[in-house]
Amino acid sequence: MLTNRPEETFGLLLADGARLLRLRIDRALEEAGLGLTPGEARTLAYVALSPASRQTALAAQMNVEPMTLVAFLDRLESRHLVVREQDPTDRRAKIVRLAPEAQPILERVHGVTRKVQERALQNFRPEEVEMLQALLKRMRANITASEPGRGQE
Amino acid sequence: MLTNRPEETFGLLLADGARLLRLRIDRALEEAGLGLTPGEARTLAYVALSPASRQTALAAQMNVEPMTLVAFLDRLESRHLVVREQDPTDRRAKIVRLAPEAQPILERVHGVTRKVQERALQNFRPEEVEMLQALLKRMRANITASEPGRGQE
DNA sequence: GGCGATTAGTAAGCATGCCTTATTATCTGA
DNA sequence: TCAGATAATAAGGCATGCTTACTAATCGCC
Repeated sequence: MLTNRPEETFGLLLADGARLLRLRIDRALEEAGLGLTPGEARTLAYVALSPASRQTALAAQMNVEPMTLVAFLDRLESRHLVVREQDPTDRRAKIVRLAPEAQPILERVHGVTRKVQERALQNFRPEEVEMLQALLKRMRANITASEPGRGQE
Repeated sequence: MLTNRPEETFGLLLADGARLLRLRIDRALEEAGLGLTPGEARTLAYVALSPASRQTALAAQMNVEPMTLVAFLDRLESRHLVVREQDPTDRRAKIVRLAPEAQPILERVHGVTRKVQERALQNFRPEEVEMLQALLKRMRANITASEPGRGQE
């Protein structure tokens, strides 16, 4: 008896998988010499996906606190990869846009993440990749849905 | 055209899934009031899985640097959840064992991670859970294998 | 019009995880 | 016996993401 109950294996699997994947993406981005941290790259990708969003909306979409996003945007802006414009309809709000210079960077980010993905899913058949993708998507939906206020009550 | 190419969706899915899962486990452990950080909990689980291992072996199994493990063990030891004994066959090495007091804590950690898992996989059928588990396991194997330098060989 | 409540963004500071580089003690093998 | 490898550790660094608190602007409502 090795204390090898399935639950514990699955919990570790989740935690390890999550951790390792993060690490690989992190390292791959670093090796790419883009000067982007994973969070910055992720932010860039989301800005590209939802152009002309407000910061609050972007943060909600990314599932991070607004404050966390501010830090990413600060760094991206100082690299001239995004622009913050004032929302003409609300002077408190800002609209985030991709800077033109960001386009090639974005392509390279995609290249990097694609490579990580390929390595992680090396011997998977295409339908297995799709299956994994579908399951993960459902899992993410469950996770984000199960958090009401964030602190919850 | 929403720049909605599949690659980028999958990359974000991987990154987001990894991040969110980590966060949930983190928060669940904190709410449980065990006074354990995720890393500590993970370490505890691994010590239980491979009792009487050396630190180096444990670190390799956990896929962290030895130095990272030292920090976790320091904290676990100061809480009397693990014990470090000298390896009788090598005075440099130490054998890590679970302290008797750790057993109930470990059970509660399992409870917490099981709950996170249940919430994340809410509407999954049992065979889907198994499928996900199998795919993740293969992915983890790919990831750890693809690291030449330190990931063991 | 004006006052309170809410909202957008931000400042500051903290904990965690994980790494890297370097140090000390010990072991091993030629 | 002595060089080189190995086990654990010390010290320090960076990124992530959070929380709490503050400012400015807007909205709701009388």
